[in-house]
Amino acid sequence: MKNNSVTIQSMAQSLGVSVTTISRVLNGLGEQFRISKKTIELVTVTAHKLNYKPNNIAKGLRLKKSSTIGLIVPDITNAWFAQLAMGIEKEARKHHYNIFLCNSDDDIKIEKKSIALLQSWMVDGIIIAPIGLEPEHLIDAKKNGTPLVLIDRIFEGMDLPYISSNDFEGALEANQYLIDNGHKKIVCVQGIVGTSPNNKRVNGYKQALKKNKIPFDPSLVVGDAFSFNNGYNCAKKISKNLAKTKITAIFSLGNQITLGILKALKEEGIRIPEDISIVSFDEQVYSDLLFTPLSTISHMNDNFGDLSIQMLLQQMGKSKKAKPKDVVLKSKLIIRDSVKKIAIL
Amino acid sequence: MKNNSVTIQSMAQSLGVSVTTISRVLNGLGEQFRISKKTIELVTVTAHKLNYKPNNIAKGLRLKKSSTIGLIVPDITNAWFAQLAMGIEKEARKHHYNIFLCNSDDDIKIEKKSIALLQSWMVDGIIIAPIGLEPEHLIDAKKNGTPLVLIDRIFEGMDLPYISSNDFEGALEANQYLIDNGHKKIVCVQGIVGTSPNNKRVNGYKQALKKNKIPFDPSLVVGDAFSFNNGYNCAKKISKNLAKTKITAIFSLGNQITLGILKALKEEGIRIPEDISIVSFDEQVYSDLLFTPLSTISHMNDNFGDLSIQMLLQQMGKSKKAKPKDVVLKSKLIIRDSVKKIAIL
DNA sequence: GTAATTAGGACAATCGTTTGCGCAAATTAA
DNA sequence: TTAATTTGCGCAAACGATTGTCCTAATTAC
Repeated sequence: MKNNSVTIQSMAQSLGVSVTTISRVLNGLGEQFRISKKTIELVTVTAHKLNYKPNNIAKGLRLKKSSTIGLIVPDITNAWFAQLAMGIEKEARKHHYNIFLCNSDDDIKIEKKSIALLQSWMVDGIIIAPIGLEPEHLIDAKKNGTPLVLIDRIFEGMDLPYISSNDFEGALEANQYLIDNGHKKIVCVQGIVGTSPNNKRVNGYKQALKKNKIPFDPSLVVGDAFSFNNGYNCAKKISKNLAKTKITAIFSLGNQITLGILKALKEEGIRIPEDISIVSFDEQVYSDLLFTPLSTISHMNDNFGDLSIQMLLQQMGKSKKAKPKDVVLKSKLIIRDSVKKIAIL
Repeated sequence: MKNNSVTIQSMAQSLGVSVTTISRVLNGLGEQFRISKKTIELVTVTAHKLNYKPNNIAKGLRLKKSSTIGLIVPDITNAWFAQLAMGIEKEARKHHYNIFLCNSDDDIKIEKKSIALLQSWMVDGIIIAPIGLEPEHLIDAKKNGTPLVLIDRIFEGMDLPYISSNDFEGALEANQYLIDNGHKKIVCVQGIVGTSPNNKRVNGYKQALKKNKIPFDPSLVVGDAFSFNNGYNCAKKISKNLAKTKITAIFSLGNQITLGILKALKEEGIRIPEDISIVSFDEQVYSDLLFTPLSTISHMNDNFGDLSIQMLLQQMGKSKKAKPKDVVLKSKLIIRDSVKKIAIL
């Protein structure tokens, strides 16, 4: 009825044994410390009966660790990150770790605060999909002794272990596909400029152009956020000038961007792929079910959770396996109906 | 370089003042306890310089609270819950609370474990969208002194404060709309049977039939989970027998169910709304962009975060406002193109 | 019968904060 | 000059668990 306050000490009192004994029994160290069967039985049973729950805070203080992992993502409503979070959480649970989730909202201040917070909670490690523009605070965190794993948005050559996707190849393949279908005027709607996935995807785009001897036009790279609104705004502009610019295809760098683009195109009465073609990063459950089934680059992988936890464990010296090795996961182009084959002049 | 171990004590040592003083200064109680300006200055500055971070675990132990709120949702990859989580997190941050997120995966065992875990972390409160079939463990948690707020899936008359949507009216309105368009054979693809949203939505469906003197046919209520697969499987069966059953419309109880339905219908070559009409619970960003723009019942509300935190604060006696009062948020029917007006015989 | 060993468990320090109480020096009052 | 205040801060006990060390009684060895 009242605040459940059954502690190891209150039990010790009523049972007439020491807290030491109880602690040991409850941690399965009974035999090792030669506690008699009777006592073990007694303690276990009453702990159960009284519904004893160890106070993790006290435990954490003594042990200077928390059996907890911090996870920071820019936006949990972005389906890609939600899937990621889910995978990580499931895997963490397997190893008896729990997840402290933070949304950074793509705001570097919040990201920094979140890291500080997680550290003050003595998390055993942090998995983060950072904003990705500044690495300093991450390097600091690592120096402070917090095991760290970067996901998706990474920094290379900075001793910050990471898991990413092969954004470059993904983009290259997608744009080659567009080009193979006769597209030369391809607009690239990008996300946060300067972040690694963005850089690499844009580079893949450029590389595809180069390989096919299509001159690169900087004005065809537009946008500045992985958001619906960014996609929407860019697509609105594109729509207005379609006649002039002769753009025939859009390469979108993220699922939320794409939804914004689709919305705008729909409003403007521009058909896909008749009037404009589109390929988008991030496969989604509904990609297939949109008004035009979307060709996408899928780069979600069930292994994200597994791998990131493994990399953390390695840093904590808790895994048999070798030291953290950065990993780059493969992406895959899924072809549907959003690209039109146009006549090659 | 090494593990950041600047504590209040290490600072006390090097500054030649007591830990008490430091603690007070850092908590803004300097003036109140007549610490001199000089000392206050000294402490604040060095704390900053040394990048001191309070150990929340120690703090939590002493204070028997953690400034942390637990959030349990069935599935964070369900966009509805992701939005919910986002809203709650943002609101929590405003009040200097942090969120401990758990996925129950609609598994009652995990749900129970998560509650125990959160309690052992001394969370100051729990916001939960429970499986919704058993209330006992929730009642226990509340008795144990943990402030609790139920979201979406609720239990009435059990002293468990809740925030829900007016599922009944939403369903009623949606089905009335279908009926108004001439539909009489409406199949209802439901989620987890026995949960409050499911019950109420089904009841709304029945009520609409009743009001319009359409006999209720139990065999038209199918399915058993708020999942893609459930929708998919149900829709497959529906498709096979469409000629026989003369079903003209589907009422889907959740966004993931709906995606499954759409997938199956697409595979079977059944057109919406020409061959079958559909109305679905849960508005999504992409509802408008599907191969047939979907008529939905929107019941997401920006106030979920605000309200749930408020209700928690009230229970903790930290809010000026009155005692927790259950709230039911309005839903809204959004009409698009997924319902065909059929001739009334 | 005595010494050595083993069985069974307790003491007390520790983790880093917070906080009720107390206390000396400095200042003011009378 | 002495007493009363005020200023400025410190002591030490919590909070609940873990763990290295130590201790007593019972058993075994010889």
